[in-house]
Amino acid sequence: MPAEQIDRLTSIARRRMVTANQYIFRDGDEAVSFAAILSGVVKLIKTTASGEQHIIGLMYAPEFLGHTFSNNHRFSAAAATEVELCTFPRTSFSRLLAEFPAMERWLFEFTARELDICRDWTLMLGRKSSYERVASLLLMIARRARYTGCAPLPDNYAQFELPLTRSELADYLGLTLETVSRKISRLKYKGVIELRGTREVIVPDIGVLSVVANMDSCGEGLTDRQLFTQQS
Amino acid sequence: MPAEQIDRLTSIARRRMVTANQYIFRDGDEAVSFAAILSGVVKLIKTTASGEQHIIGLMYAPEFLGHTFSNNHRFSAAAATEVELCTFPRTSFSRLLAEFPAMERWLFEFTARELDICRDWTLMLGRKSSYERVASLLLMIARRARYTGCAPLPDNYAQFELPLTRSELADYLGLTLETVSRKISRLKYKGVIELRGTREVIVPDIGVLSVVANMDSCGEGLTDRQLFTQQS
DNA sequence: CGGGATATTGATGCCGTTCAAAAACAGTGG
DNA sequence: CCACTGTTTTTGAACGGCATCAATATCCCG
Repeated sequence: MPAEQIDRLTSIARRRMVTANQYIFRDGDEAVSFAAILSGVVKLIKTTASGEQHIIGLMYAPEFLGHTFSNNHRFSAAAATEVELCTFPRTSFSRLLAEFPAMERWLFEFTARELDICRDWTLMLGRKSSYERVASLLLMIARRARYTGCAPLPDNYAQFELPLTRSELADYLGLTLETVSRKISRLKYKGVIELRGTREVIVPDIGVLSVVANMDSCGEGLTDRQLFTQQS
Repeated sequence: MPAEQIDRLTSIARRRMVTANQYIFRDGDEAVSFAAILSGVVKLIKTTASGEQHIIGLMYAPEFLGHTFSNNHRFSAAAATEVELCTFPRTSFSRLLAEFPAMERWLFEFTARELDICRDWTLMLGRKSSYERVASLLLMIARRARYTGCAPLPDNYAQFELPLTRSELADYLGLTLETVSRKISRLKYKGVIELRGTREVIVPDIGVLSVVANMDSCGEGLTDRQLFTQQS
């Protein structure tokens, strides 16, 4: 990015810290600013017609929050962990975009990628079993943690703190918290993951996790009843 | 849109007709062209790692097909009905975009809206019951049919031909074709929809359909067994 | 009318939910 | 450090919705 753009950006930027579980903006609010995530994890939350709230996405650094076009937010954003933001007043930011087409184009690409990710997720939610869904979500978090984590990690190994509670994981996946808990227990029993306490997750081999996430080999020849008298 | 842009666009445009069930492009193909849908309905189809194909979206006129950035398609597109396309060679089209920022911006907005729609759909698939899902899909198709249909329709009334088979509807919704069939039967029994033959759907009151689609009032006081000995 | 594809209907079983209880965890004050 | 309390997580048992397997019925088109 050319120096001039960076200068102009920093001239309108403001740093903002948000503590865990605090809202950044709410569904329906006027979109007064645009923000880049510098560190931490942000939950995207949608409020349905009937008033329930549901998690529809997670955003990590270095991604963006906010709509470029519509004047109101279409979902809420809340900090899942402590979050460090870099915010830009929306009007000034729009002006910059108009001035630097390359920047707008970059944002466009970012949005297009988001759309691809969302479509993949749709596919996932539609067809996968609960076991695969939990594995898929852990896989996604593990992969993103590898990028944002500072420690150089050996290949195929991941270790991270879950930014969500069981209840939130369940909500994201369209399951109940009990089911999520059972599937996590099963992943642990199978050796796919290890747990330190209840939030710290270790994935010894990401390849194994991704196999579990994609295919339907949950039972591996044995029915659940044969293993545990518990559902797969 | 200024006359110059339109001229330039038409100068590189080519008309293309596609018969029902014919592919327009395939997942992984090099993206050689960009297309506007002039009439008809297009299915977006994703191929999973395990090779199954699944419908992930429907596109109506006057929407767009094709990626502006990535060089390969991330999903397949096939005609659901007879489709009339207006195609543009991708390289010339990209050049035009660079030349007319307003056009690029318009496409950007379109993509952002697509993302919103996709997120709503994700929410839907995650939590709604089969009955609500079928109702939601019919509602979406009914609403879009109202726009594209030429006949001036009285408020709250819709009539349209389903562009998908039961099996395709089921695939889109992450259900089985049997379940979809049952739910459609139930919608008919409840008077929410009427059927002429098997594809032609009449929605006497779209408001009623949207109520069914959003809330969980499927039983309306009676369990299914009490009604039919059939599932909700 | 006939035959293949598509759609409806039926019966049964499994997966995820629901309701319920116990266990692990985190925070607080003694 | 430990007892105490509220919250989060795990585990258990039973129920219900959707899938699966199977049989009919209907549509479409020559």
